[in-house]
Amino acid sequence: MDSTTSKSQSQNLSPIQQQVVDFFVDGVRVLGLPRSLGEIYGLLFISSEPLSLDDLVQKLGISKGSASQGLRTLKALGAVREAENMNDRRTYYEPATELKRLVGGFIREQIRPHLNSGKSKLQQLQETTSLTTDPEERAFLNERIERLESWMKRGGQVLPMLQKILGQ
Amino acid sequence: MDSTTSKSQSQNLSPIQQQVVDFFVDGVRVLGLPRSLGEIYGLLFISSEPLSLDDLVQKLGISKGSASQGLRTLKALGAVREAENMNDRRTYYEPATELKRLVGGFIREQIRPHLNSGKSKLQQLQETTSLTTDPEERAFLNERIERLESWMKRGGQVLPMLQKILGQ
DNA sequence: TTAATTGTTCAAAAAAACTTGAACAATTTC
DNA sequence: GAAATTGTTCAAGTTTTTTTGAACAATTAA
Repeated sequence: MDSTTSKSQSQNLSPIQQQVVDFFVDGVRVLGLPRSLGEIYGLLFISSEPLSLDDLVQKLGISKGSASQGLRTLKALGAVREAENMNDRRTYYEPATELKRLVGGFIREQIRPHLNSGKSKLQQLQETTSLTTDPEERAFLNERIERLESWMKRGGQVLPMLQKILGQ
Repeated sequence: MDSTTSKSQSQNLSPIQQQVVDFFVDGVRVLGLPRSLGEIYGLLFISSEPLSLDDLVQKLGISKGSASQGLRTLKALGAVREAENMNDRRTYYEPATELKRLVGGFIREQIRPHLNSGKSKLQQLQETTSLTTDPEERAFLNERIERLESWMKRGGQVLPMLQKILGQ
């Protein structure tokens, strides 16, 4: 929950590139993703040509490992795709820039799994609660658990709406 | 980005309490908040009577410092309030359980500030971009920055909608 | 087929985030 | 007003998360 962290930057970025990278580093932080994802996506976002893994390593001054893992996660999120028609042995990457797609990927990869595991934990909870003997206590517990269920249900309803709203 | 973390638990909670606490520990993790917040809120949520700081320390087996700071943050988020009519020197806390309120607090405390700082960073970016001499390059940069602006604008529009949708 | 290049993996190192606990301030009780 | 209680603060300690980098696998070039 610290918020005043800052890290010295590589000298290989233009002021604009640096600003955009910082912008995204901040952005991914809010989403609970590692800074390297923000750096990578940010640089791709502000580059007019696709970049290779080595480009990212060089310009951002991050390790090959970070770049490789970061790209993998970004691909999984649908935030980055491989560019076509690069007649070069290596793979080049370009950013997905449609908000809908980005939000969709985030929801799919980061939110949905937790919603689902939450729902199954609630079932567990139901069962445990039913073992409570004291009626007053059980009534209270049931009320609260019902509330949790309603939260989860709402969540499940709101996410698709969100995607719809953000789709153009 | 690990997800299989688990921590041994205090022996002072009933199975139900423990399950609910775990549920919220997981929940706050998704939101990027510290586990202690989940523990505290979770226990309050499943307690039919308000609890004092010392209650939390005892039952959760966390330090006074954690409990104090955790309660402060939860209050700022509007997730917890002080209970009235406790004729006792110490303060007792109870959870806010209206989804609308919880989401509203989270948006206000955790999202809005970033949206705002993002907007001012974008202005900075505008200025830096205007210094670019190459017209092609500048056109590209402007296009991307406009996209960022549209994202931020959408964000600003969606948040109130979200709150509205979740309000009952 | 050997050498060079590209990219992945994962244990160890580093950095970031969180928690602790002891000192302290503020309030209440006796 | 002295002692006890309640709660806060923050430096130091701990835990968790992220990054690094060297070993390796896979592919292509020579």
